[in-house]
Amino acid sequence: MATLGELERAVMDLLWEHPEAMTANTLRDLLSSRPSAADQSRDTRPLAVTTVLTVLSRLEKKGLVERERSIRPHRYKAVTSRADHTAELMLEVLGSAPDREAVLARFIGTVSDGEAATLRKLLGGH
Amino acid sequence: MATLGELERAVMDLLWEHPEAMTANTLRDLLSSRPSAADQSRDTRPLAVTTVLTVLSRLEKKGLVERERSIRPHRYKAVTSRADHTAELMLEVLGSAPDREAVLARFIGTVSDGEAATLRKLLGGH
DNA sequence: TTACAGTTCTACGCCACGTAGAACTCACTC
DNA sequence: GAGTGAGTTCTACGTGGCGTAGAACTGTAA
Repeated sequence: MATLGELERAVMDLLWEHPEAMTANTLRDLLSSRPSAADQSRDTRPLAVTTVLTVLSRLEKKGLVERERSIRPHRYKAVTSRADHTAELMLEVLGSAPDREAVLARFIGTVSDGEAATLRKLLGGH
Repeated sequence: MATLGELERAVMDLLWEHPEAMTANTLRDLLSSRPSAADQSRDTRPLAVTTVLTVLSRLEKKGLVERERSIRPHRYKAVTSRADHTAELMLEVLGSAPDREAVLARFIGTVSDGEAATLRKLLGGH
């Protein structure tokens, strides 16, 4: 499926964290104050609206974003929740492994105690 | 870290499945019979050795492959096991999630019964 | 009917990756 | 010790994804 670029990722994060009333312009504003990963001497000029729109279109094409075209400032929203998306990515990575159980073993070895407890609960008894 | 291309992935798979005696040439031969993902009317000509070497160098730079330069046909081997590598990728995906437990919940919901049992065992009782 | 916010189209630069030729090097052979 | 050939390094080209945005178009509100 999809590996996202840095900006695409930032846009998705915003859509996930502020699911309401998202227009390209709002996103632009929010993004302009983003703590960029590589913000060494970062250009602080806000992104152009077209930039955000391009990214949104690409995300739409990838099936991650949906937009309402009926209203005029289009509304953009994420198709899936971040948790779902992340879980899907993890499954995608795992899926191609012929040695799934070995992978799971290593994976499990790294989660925190609290998370392990949660997992135990989720896996149910018996 | 690393998303691998199609050929890079194929090379890593070979190194993982045939850990012994790996030279660029051997890899080239093995790769030439690979069932390529997009093998619609695929070019069947074997890869050039230099192609494989380039890929190996890139994988070395990425830290996924190690080579012995002391012997003449250099020997190439994967630095980590595939299971370790896959688990690392999964952790990388999970790591950036602020809602780890929700992700884990969805993730757990999809593994097979057998794997769930394995996981339960791995998580240890109490 | 005009003016402006919002949208689409097009494009440029960069970098990763698949691909490989050209040139170089090292270990044998005579 | 010069030759030769397998193996290695250097360099590079084409493609495609992504960050970025101008130019041109459109729809709504005044």
